[in-house]
Amino acid sequence: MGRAGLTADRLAQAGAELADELGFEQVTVAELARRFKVKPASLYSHVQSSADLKARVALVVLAELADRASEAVAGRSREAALAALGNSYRDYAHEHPGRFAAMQLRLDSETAARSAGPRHTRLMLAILREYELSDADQTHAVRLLGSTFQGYVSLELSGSFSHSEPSSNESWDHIIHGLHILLENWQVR
Amino acid sequence: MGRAGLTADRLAQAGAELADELGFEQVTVAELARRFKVKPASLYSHVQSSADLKARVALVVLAELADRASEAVAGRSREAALAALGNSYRDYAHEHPGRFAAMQLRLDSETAARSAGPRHTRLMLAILREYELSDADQTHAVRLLGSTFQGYVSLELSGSFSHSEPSSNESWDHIIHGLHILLENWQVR
DNA sequence: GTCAATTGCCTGCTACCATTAGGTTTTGAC
DNA sequence: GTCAAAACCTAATGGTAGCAGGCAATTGAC
Repeated sequence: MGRAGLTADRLAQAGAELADELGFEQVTVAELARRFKVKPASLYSHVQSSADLKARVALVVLAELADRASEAVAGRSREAALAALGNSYRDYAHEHPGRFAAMQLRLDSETAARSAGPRHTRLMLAILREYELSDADQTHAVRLLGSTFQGYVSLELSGSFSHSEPSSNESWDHIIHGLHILLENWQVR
Repeated sequence: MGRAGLTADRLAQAGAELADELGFEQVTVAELARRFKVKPASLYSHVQSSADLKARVALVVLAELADRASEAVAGRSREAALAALGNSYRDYAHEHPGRFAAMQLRLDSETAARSAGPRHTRLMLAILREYELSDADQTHAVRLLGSTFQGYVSLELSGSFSHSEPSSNESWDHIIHGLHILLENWQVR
């Protein structure tokens, strides 16, 4: 019988696609095994557990998004960079809601450290350097940006903004601009 | 045989407590049945499905939080009101992480409309009225505040802020103040 | 107080998922 | 070709969701 050619990476990759198709909750050992026309038990040579599988999907997604974000930000500065970063985050979530859900998974701290999370942070810091904040304020600002982006997109995807005017796109643009203004005046406070 | 006195409300209430004890993912028909010393099938006279049960827990939590928030905000204005609102949200999440997780559940739009969500919105609007924004800007601002609060708390609870200086409390205060400044200057842009 | 209707909960069943242990086949290195 | 490692399978356990149908306790009408 031919082999499916399973590896941890291919499983994580397929898990990410499965997440976008059926939702992240449906990323299950059994479903993934079906996709590879293989028995569930076979996956356990490559992946420790269902939790491990989901964590690997999250890592794939984080890395993917970090790639897109650095591309988007390259060559831009200040508000343009901020908008590019925010948009890359938001666009990715809209294109890949399942992957975005995977990103929300709580990783234990060592896994988180080995993830692309720190890359996201460094990218934000690079943008913030142009706003001339103190070191402490840079950290505050990273946390503000991260919170707002992640919160906005997750509320938007859950439909919170879809039943009222004006459009979510409009709010998003205003918010990005508002954050820019806030960063410009941060130290003056 | 004595009856357990099951009702949908008591199940939702118990589900909320269960969420804080074991995590929202552990809020399961089977576990809840164990708590009431009853067979799982018995719950289905009061609750349609496992998903229905979880949605009811989310509704309980949203209402609970709306109560706390309006109490906290009462009698305060502008930055003090903003801080009170944000803190009530954040404190609640810290005290009740399981309940907070329940709140993230995606409700279908009719359920969301019957939830306490609109009350949260009205409360924010009441605070924003003091900042003299246009109607459209009020909506943008509600979305900004909601996003930032929800994003900050959820990143904080997932541990994202616990491995770097300065402390998360400090960032939180700076961010609240920053949002206040931003609102004050919103129209001047 | 008696009886019928309703409600509350149970038994029993089906089906799916996660996981482990141990066996068999395939593949590649030599 | 041999052989060891890797890839995959069979089989079995135990947990969760959910449905159908039944008996018994409670309630309300009289």
